[in-house]
Amino acid sequence: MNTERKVRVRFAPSPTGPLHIGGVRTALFNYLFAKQHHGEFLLRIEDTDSSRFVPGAEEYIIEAFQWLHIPFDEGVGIGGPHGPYRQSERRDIYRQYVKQLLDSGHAYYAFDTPEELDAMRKRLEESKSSSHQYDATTRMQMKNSLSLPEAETKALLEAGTPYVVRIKIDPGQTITVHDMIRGEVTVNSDILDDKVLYKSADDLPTYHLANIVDDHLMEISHVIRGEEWLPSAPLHVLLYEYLGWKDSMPGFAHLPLLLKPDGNGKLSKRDGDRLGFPVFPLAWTDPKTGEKSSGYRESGYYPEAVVNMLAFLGWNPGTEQEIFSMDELIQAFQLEKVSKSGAKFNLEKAHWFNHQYLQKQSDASFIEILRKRAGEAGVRGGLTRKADSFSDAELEKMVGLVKERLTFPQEIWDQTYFFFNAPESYDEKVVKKRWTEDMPMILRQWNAEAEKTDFSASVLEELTQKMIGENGWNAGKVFNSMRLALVGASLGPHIFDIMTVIGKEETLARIEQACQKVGA
RNA sequence: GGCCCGUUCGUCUAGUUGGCCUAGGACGCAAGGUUUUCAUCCUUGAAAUCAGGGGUUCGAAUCCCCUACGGGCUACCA
Repeated sequence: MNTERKVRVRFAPSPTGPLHIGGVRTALFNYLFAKQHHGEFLLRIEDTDSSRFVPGAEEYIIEAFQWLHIPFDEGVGIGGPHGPYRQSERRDIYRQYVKQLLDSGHAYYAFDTPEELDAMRKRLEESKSSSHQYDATTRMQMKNSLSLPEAETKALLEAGTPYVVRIKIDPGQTITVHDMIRGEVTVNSDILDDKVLYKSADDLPTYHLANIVDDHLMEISHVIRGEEWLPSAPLHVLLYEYLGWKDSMPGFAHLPLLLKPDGNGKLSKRDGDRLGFPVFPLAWTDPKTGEKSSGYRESGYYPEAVVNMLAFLGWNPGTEQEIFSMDELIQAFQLEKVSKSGAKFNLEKAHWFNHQYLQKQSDASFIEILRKRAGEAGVRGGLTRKADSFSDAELEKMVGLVKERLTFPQEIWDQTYFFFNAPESYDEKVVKKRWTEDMPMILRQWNAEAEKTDFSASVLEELTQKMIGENGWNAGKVFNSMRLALVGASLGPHIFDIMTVIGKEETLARIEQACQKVGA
């Protein structure tokens, strides 16, 4: 683990479905670490469990990172000098290392059927035996190349009997894992079991072997992964040792888990559905069940906001800055500053991050979505202004008036619909509180005067104040009744801003309409 | 059950070489202000006896031990 080594890290998901947001954070931390050290970031697909393969998952993963602007330097979809990067295409490579382990006595063949294994576990659990696993204390009672006569093993192999290759853990060893986040973690090899490294049925290794072989061959310098892997880290250290690669073993860092917002435990897909927030970067439809899951992208989150939010789940720069661009994150990120305890996902904070990033967007960037939403929502009959009757400049002005209220871009319609549609009904409470009998008279008088102006916000404001003063009207009632006439409810930007956007004709018409509909 | 990891405001966390911590920031919450609407925004505030208990020390959130609680792992899954 010399520090001179070129930094090369990998993200190695299994294509078993959509990528969980926790996985995204793991990838992000890998990426930040790599880029800070001017290193490389690889994508490797760990599809050694053919039974769990889900079509489309790999494409989903690649698309998710494209959306998030987290590019890979090497790997599936990109290529590179250490390919193939899909483990199912690396069978030939793994075979030779299985053989090496077998030849050096660090592994052995096992022929136990699933039923026999179940029976063993049951037996051991019932007995007072301290060990409940396939290990040094039990392997001689099982059906394997250690317990069977050599000739019988050979015969079984020649007969094509399905088998697995298990690692032969030497008991009584102290194994130390140097974790960059947690420090030294030491365990005794007695607690490790003889894990399956290879299964003949599909001619593939299990995760443990494939992982070590690939990391070695792909010259991975640091393994940054979730905490759920910490218990198997000693096994991996042992594997590096048994394969003779101890000197080039990568550094390890085990990230704290992402926890569900309520209660405890790992954040899962179910929690998202239950609490109403996405657990996946992109929406996903399960190809088998047809079940749909929401995604951050489709929910209106900005990728920069998701990245920023995720970076702050389990990490903190130690300063008071919270809004970070990707480049700033790369500069500031420190693996040593990653916290050790799990982080609960906080939806409110996620919203806040999105709100911050939305404010940075240009007003013009909302014009398209506004036209689209206005078109979809339809424009009602009567007094209206169709979306295409507004110029881009007018729509941009409209956006400028309401942007600060938005957390998600799609909310823009809720804040602008009244520009397009005259009210069809008027909020009863406001009518009762503000609309006095003389209001139609007052507003018609105002209409007559306003018609003569250039209808700029400042002129309208001045005119209104002047009329209120001269006639002794109740300012609050007049202003709020005007709003009622324009919007139909007690919401929206300043009324004179609304008037200038919808224009003189529409404004006067809406006010006249309210005088008729609400009456005296 | 066994093994491993963890434990500072409701939440994310600062605090890392013990003293400047009467524990700081952010989200959320409350109040006030701005906005003659609503929201935004601004200000202020409540909010952690640093899981509990023992040590070590002149002095501990920071070091050690024990306990409790939480989590992870314990598959021919990753």
